[in-house]
Amino acid sequence: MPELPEVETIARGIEPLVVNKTINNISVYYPKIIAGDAELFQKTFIRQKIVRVWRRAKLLIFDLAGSAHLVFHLKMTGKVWLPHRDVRPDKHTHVVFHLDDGESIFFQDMRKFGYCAFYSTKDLQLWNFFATLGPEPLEVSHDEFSRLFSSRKGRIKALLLDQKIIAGVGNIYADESLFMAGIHPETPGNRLSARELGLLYHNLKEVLVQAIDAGGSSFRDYRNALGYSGRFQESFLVYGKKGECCPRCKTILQTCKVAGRTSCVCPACQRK
DNA sequence: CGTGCGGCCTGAATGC
DNA sequence: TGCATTCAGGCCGCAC
Repeated sequence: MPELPEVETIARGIEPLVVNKTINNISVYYPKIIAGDAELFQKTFIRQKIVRVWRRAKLLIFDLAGSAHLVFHLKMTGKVWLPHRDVRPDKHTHVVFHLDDGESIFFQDMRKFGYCAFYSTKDLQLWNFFATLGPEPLEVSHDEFSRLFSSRKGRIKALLLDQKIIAGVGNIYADESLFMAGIHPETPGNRLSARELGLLYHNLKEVLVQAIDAGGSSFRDYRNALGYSGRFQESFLVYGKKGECCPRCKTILQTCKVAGRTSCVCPACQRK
C-alpha cells in the first residue's frame, strides 16, 4: 500500500520520464475513478505539458503548464507507471495518458479505491483534504512534532494515521516507527514523555528515509514508476509478523486493533 | 473532542 | 472440489 516512501519513490522515478512531455490524449476506461467530470478532465489535460511531478502526503501530483494539477491518490492498490510500449491496458487499467513521444502513463487500481482528480492551483489550495493536511514528517521540527501529540488524548497510532495531524504515514510505517521507539500503539498522545516523543520523531524520520532509499516497500501491490518492486519489506521489524519473534527480545509478536487497523506489537518492548 | 462502524472495492487465503 | 467467509486498509460520513 503506497505510503509516503512509496509515493515519493514513484514521484522521483516518474518525473524524469515525463517532464517536458505533452499529454496528447487520455483514455478513460472507468470514469468513476475520476473525481469530478470525466469529460472536463479530458479537456483540461489534453495538449498540456507536464512541468513537475511531486508528492504531498500520499498524493502524487503532476503540475502542468497553465497551472493545472493532476492529482492521484493510490490508496491501497493504485499504480501510476510507464509500461513498455507494447503493454495493453488490462481489466485494472482505468486511465491511460498518451504522451507526445508515444509513451503512456497507466493508472491502474485493482480495488478501485484510488482516484485521480484535477485542480487549478487555486482549487487545489481550496480542496479540503489538501488544505487540512498536517506537516510532512521529514520537514517538521522536533518541537512542532511533539506539540502535535502532547495535547491529544487519542491513541498515538490513531494520531499518526490521521493525515490532518501528520501527513503521509500509513499502517506500515506507523507500526515500524512505534516499535523502534518502544511505544505501544494504544498509548494516549498526552501520556508520552518528552523522551518518547523524541524517539518517535527520530525513528519515524529514520524509517521513512530508509524506506525511500530502498525504493519503498512492496508488501502486496506496490510498484514503482517502471513497474519494479521496492526492497524495504525485507527490512520490516514487526509489520505483518504476528506470531514471529520480536527482533529485539524474541517475545512472540501480537496484533491489536487501533483505529480499525491491525497493529503489530511486541508486548514486552512496547508498553502502554 | 474522541471512537466505532459501514461503505467503497477485489483477490488471496482460509474454513467447512 | 466448490462455495462462503474473512481479511487487507485509506478515507469519508455518520451516530453516539
